[in-house]
Amino acid sequence: MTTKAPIPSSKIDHTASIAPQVYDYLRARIVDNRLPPGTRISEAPLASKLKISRTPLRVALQQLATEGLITTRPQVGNIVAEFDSAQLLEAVLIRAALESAVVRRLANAMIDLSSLESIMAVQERAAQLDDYATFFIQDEAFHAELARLADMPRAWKITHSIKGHVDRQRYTMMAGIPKRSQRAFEEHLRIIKEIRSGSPSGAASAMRDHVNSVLELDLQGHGKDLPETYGQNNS
Amino acid sequence: MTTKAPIPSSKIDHTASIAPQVYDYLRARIVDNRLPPGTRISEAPLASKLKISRTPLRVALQQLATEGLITTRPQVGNIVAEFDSAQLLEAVLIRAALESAVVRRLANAMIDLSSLESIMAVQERAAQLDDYATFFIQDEAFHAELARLADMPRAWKITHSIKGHVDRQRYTMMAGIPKRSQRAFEEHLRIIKEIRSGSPSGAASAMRDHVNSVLELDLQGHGKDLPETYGQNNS
DNA sequence: GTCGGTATACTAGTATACCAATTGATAAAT
DNA sequence: ATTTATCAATTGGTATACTAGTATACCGAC
Repeated sequence: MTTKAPIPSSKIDHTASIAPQVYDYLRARIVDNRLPPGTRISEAPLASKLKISRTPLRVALQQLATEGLITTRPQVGNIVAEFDSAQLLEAVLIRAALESAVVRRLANAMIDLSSLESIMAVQERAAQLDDYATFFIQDEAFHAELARLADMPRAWKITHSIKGHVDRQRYTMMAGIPKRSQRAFEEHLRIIKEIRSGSPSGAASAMRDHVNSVLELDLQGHGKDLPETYGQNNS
Repeated sequence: MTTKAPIPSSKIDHTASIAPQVYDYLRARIVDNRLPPGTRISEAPLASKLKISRTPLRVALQQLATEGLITTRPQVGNIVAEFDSAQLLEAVLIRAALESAVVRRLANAMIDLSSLESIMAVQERAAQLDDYATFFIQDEAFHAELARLADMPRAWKITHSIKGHVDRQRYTMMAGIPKRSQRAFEEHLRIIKEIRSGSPSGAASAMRDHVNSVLELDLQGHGKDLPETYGQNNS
């Protein structure tokens, strides 16, 4: 980082497609709790803040709504969804079901997993340093690559879309839990080992345990820092 | 049916929310092959045909695109997706994974299934008459009710959204296969039995077999009746 | 103090008109 | 026959306006 990062005049690249950028923008802020549950996201103020029109913003909001990260109430507003333990449990169940199917398929077909090695190398370093932020990104890459190898792109799309709830939970919990990434790294190793040994049920079981581990976290202490609102109050 | 059905002047009820109606309208026509693969769906002509604006129509199209029933190519058009055996296989795998998790949960918790009885009664009649159209609707109700009982609404939403591919396949295949609904009815009975006996793995297995049965159908003979286009050609 | 009505402001859904950028096909030129 | 120029069609996005629910604060009657 010798050169300064380009200063985004409005965070939105108007030469690329806008809606996906806005989706990423909002999803990141919901997941990391900068937009805590209950926050209202009004279209007109946010559109003018981002210097875009309501149209692409609405596309992003509809996506977030189908994923359950916000709820859109007509004539009322878009509200960031509350933490909901039932919803979280269902998300974990769904993720476990889908990703178990993915690794089951990989184990059955004895797919070559060598493309995972570079990801695992970075993970190992991040785990040793307890660098959870880096590990978080590589964890996403790990699971995406598994789905890609299994030739199940749709399963990954669904997993990603439902992961929002899990990630938000994890984000508020992860702070202060040491060795968390180390453990996740070992779980990844176990999943790979089971796949390589050609054991579908073993791989599925390893994946289930891995996905379920987020449920062990306490359901208290929701982060309450850095609230940020779009609407009549803030701008 | 003593009174004539109300003649819809434009098929769209302008007193209700428009986008979901258009979604249902298009989905039904894609699934039953009135809009066969490759058909172009242009926004402007269809909007004027339905006497609505592009705005809600685009919402419906985006939904169909995320479900993979159409592909939207910017500056080209919306095209009804081709049949794709790999995509169908993945859809079945995903459905099997999700619905297995649902019945597993029901069996574990020994949930009361009495609310299924009225659905099963109608199914039995439809199966005896080999009335596949009615059975099709009740099949949907059956699976939806299972998810509802398991308290997994999101799993059902995902299942429904991915079911489009499966349903389309089924629709083009079902004609000329007698006793098909009879067999599906018996599979439903087996699923219920396994759940009631408190066997999660048995219920999951029964559901997997049930969902997989669509793959037994031949992958030839795509229906070629009643094409219908929106765009420059038709109107 | 409580209940009921009212005025007001805010919001998403929809409609309409328009422009930009790009694609694909057609026509023209070589 | 092949390349090039032209043109129509299409989605993505902008801008604006209107509609009809909804929330909220206020006021008055009792």
